Amino acid sequence: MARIKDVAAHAGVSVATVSRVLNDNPSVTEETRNRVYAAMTALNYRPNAVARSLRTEATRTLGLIIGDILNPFFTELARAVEDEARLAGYTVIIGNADERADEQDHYVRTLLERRVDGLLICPTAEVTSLIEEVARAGRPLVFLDRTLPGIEVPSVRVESAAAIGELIGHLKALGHRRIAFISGPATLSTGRERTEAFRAAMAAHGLAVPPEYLEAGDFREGSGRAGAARLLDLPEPPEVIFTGDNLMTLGALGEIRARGLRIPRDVALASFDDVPWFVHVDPAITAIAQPTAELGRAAVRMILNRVEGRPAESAALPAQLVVRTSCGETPYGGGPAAARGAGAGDPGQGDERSRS
Amino acid sequence: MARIKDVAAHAGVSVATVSRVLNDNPSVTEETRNRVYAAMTALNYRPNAVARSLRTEATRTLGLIIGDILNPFFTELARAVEDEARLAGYTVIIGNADERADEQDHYVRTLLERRVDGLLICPTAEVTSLIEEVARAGRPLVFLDRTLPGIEVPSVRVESAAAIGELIGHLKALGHRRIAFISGPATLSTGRERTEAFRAAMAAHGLAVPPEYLEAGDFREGSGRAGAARLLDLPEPPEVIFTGDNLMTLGALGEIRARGLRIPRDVALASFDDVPWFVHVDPAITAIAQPTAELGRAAVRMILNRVEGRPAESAALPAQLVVRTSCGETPYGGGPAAARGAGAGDPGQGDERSRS
DNA sequence: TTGTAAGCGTTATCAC
DNA sequence: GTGATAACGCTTACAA
Repeated sequence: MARIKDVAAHAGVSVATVSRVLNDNPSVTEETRNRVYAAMTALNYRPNAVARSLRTEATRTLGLIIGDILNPFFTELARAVEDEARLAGYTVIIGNADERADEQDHYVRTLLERRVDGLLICPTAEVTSLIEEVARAGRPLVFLDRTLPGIEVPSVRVESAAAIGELIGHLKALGHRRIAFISGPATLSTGRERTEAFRAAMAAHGLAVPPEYLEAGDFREGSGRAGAARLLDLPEPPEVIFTGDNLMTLGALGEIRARGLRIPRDVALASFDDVPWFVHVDPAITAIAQPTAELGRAAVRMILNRVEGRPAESAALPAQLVVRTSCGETPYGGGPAAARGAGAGDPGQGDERSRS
Repeated sequence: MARIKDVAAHAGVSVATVSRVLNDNPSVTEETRNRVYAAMTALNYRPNAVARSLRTEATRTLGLIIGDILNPFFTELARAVEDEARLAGYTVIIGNADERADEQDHYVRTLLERRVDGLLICPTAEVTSLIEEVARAGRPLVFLDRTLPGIEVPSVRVESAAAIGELIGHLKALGHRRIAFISGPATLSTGRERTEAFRAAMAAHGLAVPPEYLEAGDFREGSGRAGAARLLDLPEPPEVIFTGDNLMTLGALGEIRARGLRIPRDVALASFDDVPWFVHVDPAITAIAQPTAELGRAAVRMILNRVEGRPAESAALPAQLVVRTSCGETPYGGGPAAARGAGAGDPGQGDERSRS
């Protein structure tokens, strides 16, 4: 592999000059510049970013640690982060924590050793001593989607309460009263927030939440399935199951289908977190969409501010209710008090939110 | 940030000794080793992987360039690659080519500059000069999922012909004769292979393929939708639409739903490439599942062989037909002669393939 | 068992 | 406008 020294020799200049050409230093004659370029192509020269980073103390690399790479929410988030970082000339290394604190710490360690310029973390439940240390050391760090109590780090998160309130109002207007929630883990800030918002919205609408209508899930398919099973086995099962994320929705859907129940006639379903295929289940699933891509982009802008020494301010982006047909919104769906004006939209399909 | 020199000073030893401790060199006394460890924790020392890589000429990093990060097939692939690489102590940098040759080349360049130890590429259509150069230079490189004609590089791919043959047999046994295919791009090896296998299987079963039953798609949702639209507009539309990948299935499904058609009564649907939510559409979609995770793991083993100087042999892993209900497999599905018996299983759900 | 010192491929300072 | 050269933080002969 050709080195800068080879290029210099081939072009009949010093390594310093080649370096200047590489870094677009204006104080190089057009003529020598061209000679150097010629030498580079002749030798198939690729600058060694490792050596450069050692010298400049910058890697132009960002580390991103996500909760679960098989969750489409995080995939979309990663894509947005990657796109925005690329625009700014940065590469992203993605670490999949698989919702485990030890895996998360493993990635924090490798990313730190690799000297990434900034760290974007969707933190798992625990406040590990490593995370504390990193935050205390003041290294460029931004929390994404989730936050950690007692740790002072700028963050970008989703403001979910308003949309959840809207959903409960929507359900109540449809005639539903018995609404159950399969929550995310209380150890995660997002889990806590959604549960709190659900409770508050129910109270605000004068609806009761018996304890057995609050199922504790863990943001994974299995818990959605198990939670739905327990709810459906109740002497008085809920009219609506509201799930706390898209994977638990997948699980709940599986359980409902396995029992041969019909949505929304036998039980209605609503989901926090929207994914593209929700439109294609029959009936299409009413969901709360998160501003996922914007979340990722905002986080990159924030971490780059930190990296480049500018201040960074935490932000919360609003989620949005997307009404479809899984809660008895249309007469065809077979909801409890369904009555619907004519010519109102395309029932089978729901909307098509654009997902860039 | 503490350097090895600081640790050495703090422990009262030379940097060489600290380095030996870092690299588990056995020729260090238990006693000094402990002193060094103590110094490391006291100083919160993190070895600088950049400096280490410069010296050792190895980064313990693999580059993976995928076709489209929003396609669940590639996500699952990436996850498997990451898991297997991690087991071997490697980090993976994922580049999303977005099915564009220039993006792909961009990532090849950055990954080369970052001196990754090996490169895993799902190549886009074009044989770019950069890819040719890399292959010619003999750098550790493995093609994943797709191959490039005329380029001698070890590869791991899916053997799809057998499963496609099986699907056509299955459809014929169900009484279908007019079967259309929405293909992937002929510029991609996977696109060509699936189309070829489809043609061969149809011929083998004595079924005709009129040219208008072969829609040219591009492995993205839009082309699936457009292709389905053209097929359904035909004077004699097909009985079955077979789509060449999961995103085109999403598109076709959207078009079918938008027209208010019922599956499989009005038109049957089968998909090459299976994703978890296919089980939850009603009816569940009959699909050909790819050994995605194994594909990723095999590719990592292969590239590590190349990296460590061992020979690597190309491999092809078989895809597998997963029969569900979108092709009229059950009378309940609303096939031509729909009539439903009591208590017969769980039609809405189809099977649940385990996806590790 | 431990230390000294050269060198990895850059960038940047200082001369010229 | 260009060149010599020290330095970045490590690893690894080679010496002691």
